[in-house]
Amino acid sequence: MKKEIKELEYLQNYHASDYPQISIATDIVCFSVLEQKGANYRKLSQKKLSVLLIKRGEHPYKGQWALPGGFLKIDETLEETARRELREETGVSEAYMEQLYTFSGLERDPRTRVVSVSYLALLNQVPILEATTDAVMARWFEVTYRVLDGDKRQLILVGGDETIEVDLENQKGYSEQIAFDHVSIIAFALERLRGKIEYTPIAMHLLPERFTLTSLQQIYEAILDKTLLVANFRRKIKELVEETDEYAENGGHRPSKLYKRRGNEHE
Amino acid sequence: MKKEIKELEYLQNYHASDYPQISIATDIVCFSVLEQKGANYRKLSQKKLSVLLIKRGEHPYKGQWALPGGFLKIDETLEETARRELREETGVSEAYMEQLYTFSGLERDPRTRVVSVSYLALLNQVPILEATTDAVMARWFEVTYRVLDGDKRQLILVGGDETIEVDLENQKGYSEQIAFDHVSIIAFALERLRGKIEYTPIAMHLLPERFTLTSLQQIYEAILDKTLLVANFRRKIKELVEETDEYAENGGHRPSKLYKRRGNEHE
DNA sequence: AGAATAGTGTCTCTAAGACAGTATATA
DNA sequence: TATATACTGTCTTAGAGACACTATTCT
Repeated sequence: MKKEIKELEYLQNYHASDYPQISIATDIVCFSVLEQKGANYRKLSQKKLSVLLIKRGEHPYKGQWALPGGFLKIDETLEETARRELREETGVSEAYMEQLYTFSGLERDPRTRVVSVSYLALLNQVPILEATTDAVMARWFEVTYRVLDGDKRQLILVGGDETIEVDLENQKGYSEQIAFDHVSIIAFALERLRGKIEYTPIAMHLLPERFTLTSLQQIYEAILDKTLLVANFRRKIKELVEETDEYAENGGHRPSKLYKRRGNEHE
Repeated sequence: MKKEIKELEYLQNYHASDYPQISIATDIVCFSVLEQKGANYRKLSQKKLSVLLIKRGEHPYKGQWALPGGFLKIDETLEETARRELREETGVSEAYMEQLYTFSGLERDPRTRVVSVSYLALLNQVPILEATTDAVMARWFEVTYRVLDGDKRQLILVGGDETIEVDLENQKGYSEQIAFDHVSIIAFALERLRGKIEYTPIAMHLLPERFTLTSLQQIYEAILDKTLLVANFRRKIKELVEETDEYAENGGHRPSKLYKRRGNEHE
């Protein structure tokens, strides 16, 4: 007669450490929009999509730029880990966040086996990167991502005095200046963002609550890396936004109406 | 003078077990298409989207139905784990596979903290589920998934003599017959499949290399849970397929031309 | 008036939906 | 000839692209 093991008894006999150790980390691709002032005060500022990178102070890849991130703790969900790491390393505490993809290549991390769950984070304002708790160096890099003919993909990052240019071939991107497989992760995030911008209001997470349609269009143009026709753009996003009775006080020309995201009264 | 630690030295001093233990598993949502013979031999067979479930022989959730899956081994990528588990538990060795989402809720698994990376698998034929190596019980369940007005979502699984009906509310689905959070994962997979079918050739992974346009349409109808107009369907998928000079030998009516997927010569 | 941005009207082109119709096998 | 499926032509509708045009503010 076979003895039936009760569930409680089973659980007491189960030891997680019977399985070999693999670590889980999150990496956060945090985007925001940096403004480039116009030539004179009557010109509008240009917007550049930018990604937040951290200069690694420790091995491995010491001295190279990496995505903010860190290891999953036993009492956190992955999204909680991502939010905590972003806050600890950059001081950023409010962000739209969505999971991207889980990378599990055997040679991702020279320390040990690390599976990384990547997250996309979008900020509606650019935070000041001065007093971060870990005293690590964080910097915004303007991103240019182009898919050339064939399936050649090119990623260019410009921040401070540094310009980092990487060609991604066959899903792999390697750069001496970027740590781990983070080039691939940044490219993955950009492709997700480009895809979702076409059929969701995701881009509005990069703007404050009230915004002009021109600034929204500039965000789309920065993400898609192409110019759009004003009339067509407005027709397309009409359903996603709601007019307010406020106006932006621009200088030297007709002021523009402020809009808000439609249907976020309950948020 | 600060002492610089060399990378090699650092790696030798690094011990993964300093971090608390969290396990990583994969869960595979494996779809195929089951045929329902027509009323007589001149009638076409109907197709039903079906998902593969395993009856759990061990705690936790002993006796309930669960997705095939298992723990990541130290020398495997996640996709390798998914393929191995699917093979071990069901004998299925060839399948299209793509990563879905990583679930990390704290209470997912009563044993210990388990983060699960879910995969979508599509089979181009229905395998016989007899001689699986683990002698576990596997069964195909016909899937019906409906998004009702509001955001109510309903999942119905029919397999053998069992009918399992679950209402998914607020992203959570609970059923006494389905283990873990696997109802949510199945729903997630169905939504991904419905989304991707509109703009990718993903549905062709559910058919053999040569197929009729009618059978392809039946697959679309099974996945989308609605009927499509023949002429419009053919216009839409025209670019995705390529005519061959072969014909299907149907019975009792005009035979249909066989098609193949366009541009998979190099696969 | 000139500069600069804000905002609209409408023609065209293309993809999707609806539906009627024709074609070709076998019983 | 009847049944069953295979396949096509075309009218209509909805959305996207191109582009010309008007409106408003400040210097």
